[in-house]
Amino acid sequence: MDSIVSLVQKCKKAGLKLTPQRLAIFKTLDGNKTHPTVDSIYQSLKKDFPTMSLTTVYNTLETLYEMGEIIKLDIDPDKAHFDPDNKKHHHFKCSSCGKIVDVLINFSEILENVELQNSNFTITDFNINFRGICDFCSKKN
Amino acid sequence: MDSIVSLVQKCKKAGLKLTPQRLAIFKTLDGNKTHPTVDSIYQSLKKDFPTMSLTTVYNTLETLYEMGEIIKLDIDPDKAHFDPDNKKHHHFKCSSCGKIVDVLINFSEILENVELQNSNFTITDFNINFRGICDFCSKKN
DNA sequence: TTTCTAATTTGTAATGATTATTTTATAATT
DNA sequence: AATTATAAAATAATCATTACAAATTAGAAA
Ligand SMILES: [Mn+2]
Ligand SMILES: [Mn+2]
Ligand SMILES: [Zn+2]
Ligand SMILES: [Zn+2]
Repeated sequence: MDSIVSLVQKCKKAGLKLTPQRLAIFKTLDGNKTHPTVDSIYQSLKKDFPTMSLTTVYNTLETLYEMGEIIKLDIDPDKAHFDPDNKKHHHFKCSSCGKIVDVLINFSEILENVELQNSNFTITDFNINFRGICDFCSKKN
Repeated sequence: MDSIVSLVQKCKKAGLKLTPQRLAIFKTLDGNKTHPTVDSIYQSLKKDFPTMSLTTVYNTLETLYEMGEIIKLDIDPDKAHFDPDNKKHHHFKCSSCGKIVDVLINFSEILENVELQNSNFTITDFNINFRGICDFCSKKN
């Protein structure tokens, strides 16, 4: 996701209103490494915004997603997790505590391999989901 | 997934009853390359089994999943797709028609790379989800 | 500053996949 | 054939997500 100031510019250009709710969601996402869900963002905001609606969080995240500002993860089949980091990277989910962390290794050569050997479809994107036990959980046992 | 005969043996050993419904679901899965959903299996079976229950399909697939006989895909956030092929492979989903096809290239070296550079978690499994346009859809346009 | 209006927020209802529960039926054993 | 533990079926409950309609408001224009 862009910086808040750039994002504000983009919104103005796109005719999107800069509501307090939107700005609050932008700020919550900015630099957020926790891969939050709709509900976790909603919960964290309704302290400061008692009238905040879950629908607004859904709508704002969908808008940011369509703008390409944030990523939607498919690593958790139960609910969507969002990521303000839209640079190419992958994820690891701990089977024990459910935490999702970044895997920053570059696998761009994967695309080339697949494109070479599968000329029958055009790949536009890919993501890798890793699973296992995180550091914290393995130390507990 | 094992062959039907081996699967029948495993069930007997595990004390699982061989009901007509289960056998029908086994047969539907056997060699199935379509990555079916619970509902698609249910729809295809209720012709021959008018009393077939959606719950039975859910239960049987869950049982097979826990036995390690089938895989659950996370490539479609809307619903679970199942795969009787439990050999390591990956998937491609067409953004246009939604079809899910196999990507059979071996990426085992990925695990090694990640393990080397991320000693802070233990990876037990990973999968790659590719997206793009399939052969059929690209020829249509 | 005030007015206007399209965009947004909010509250609520609807949807759809999945899970839970309860009752009825049956596979497998004796 | 009788018994019993397991499974099937029907139904209800849950939960994330989407749809909708009414109330609000950011931003532009007067
Ligand atoms: Mn991330
Ligand atoms: Mn497959
Ligand atoms: Zn953990
Ligand atoms: Zn296609």
